[in-house]
Amino acid sequence: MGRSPCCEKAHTNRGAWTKEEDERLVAYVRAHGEGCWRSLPRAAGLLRCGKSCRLRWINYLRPDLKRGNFTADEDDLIVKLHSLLGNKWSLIAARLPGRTDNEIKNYWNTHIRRKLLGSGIDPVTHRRVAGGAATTISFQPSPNTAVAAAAETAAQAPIKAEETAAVKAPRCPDLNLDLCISPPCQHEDDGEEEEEELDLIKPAVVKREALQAGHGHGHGLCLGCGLGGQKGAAGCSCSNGHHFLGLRTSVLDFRGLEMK
DNA sequence: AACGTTTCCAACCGCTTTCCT
DNA sequence: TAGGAAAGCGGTTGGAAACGT
Repeated sequence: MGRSPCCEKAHTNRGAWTKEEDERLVAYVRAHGEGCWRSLPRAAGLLRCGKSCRLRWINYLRPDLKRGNFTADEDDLIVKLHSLLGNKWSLIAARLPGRTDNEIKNYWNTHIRRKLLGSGIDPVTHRRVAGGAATTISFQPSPNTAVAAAAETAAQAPIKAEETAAVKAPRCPDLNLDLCISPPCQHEDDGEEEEEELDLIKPAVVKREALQAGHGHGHGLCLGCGLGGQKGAAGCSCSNGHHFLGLRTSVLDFRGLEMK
């Protein structure tokens, strides 16, 4: 069986894109919109695989991309979302306007992962590694930002048995990544909380129809609601100034939630 | 200045999911 | 409902740039 290749490799360019190729792709997408990636290269006069065109557009040429360094808030949000969603880069990217899954994935692998490891935290489980160096991780100190609020929330999280050795350490305003959120295999006695945590994650993968039917009304779904929160409750950004995962949602634009 | 090493990120690859007939 | 095509996703790689000796 097997599938036919997505493109005829013998007649396609590979490697870095030239300026001319970029211009052709941008011009074509501007004129015809995104989609039909398979037929796009031929239509646009590009000797590229459709996949390659799609990737180039999504990761580099899209006009709404926010390039440049990640902010401390973005760092923090990525860590928190990763602790909830794992390596679901596209879902994480959907919550960081202007950032692509590829960019976030790269950033995670080159910066955040290392920071976490250096702080004695397992970047996969977000738990302290046995004999880990530190109890908290600090991105840029930002006492006046939402990060501080998030850190405060996290610092007040219940302490688990295996952490008791580190309990004596002074509470630090830096972000404590040892979140209480964990995969659905935890203790029996916190069934209720577990349920809530699962509810946090579930809506992140709801179908497009459900999202559109939500109270976003075509203006993008509020992140708090998108992740299962009550409208108007903490975590819902339907009204200004609410928090999501301890971050002021007004800091971030969640239009990305409107997803494909 | 030259060379080796490390870091970073754009791009590729192959698998999975979704859509369509 | 099945099967094929297209799109999407996440892991991995290659090469350029930055850095150290």
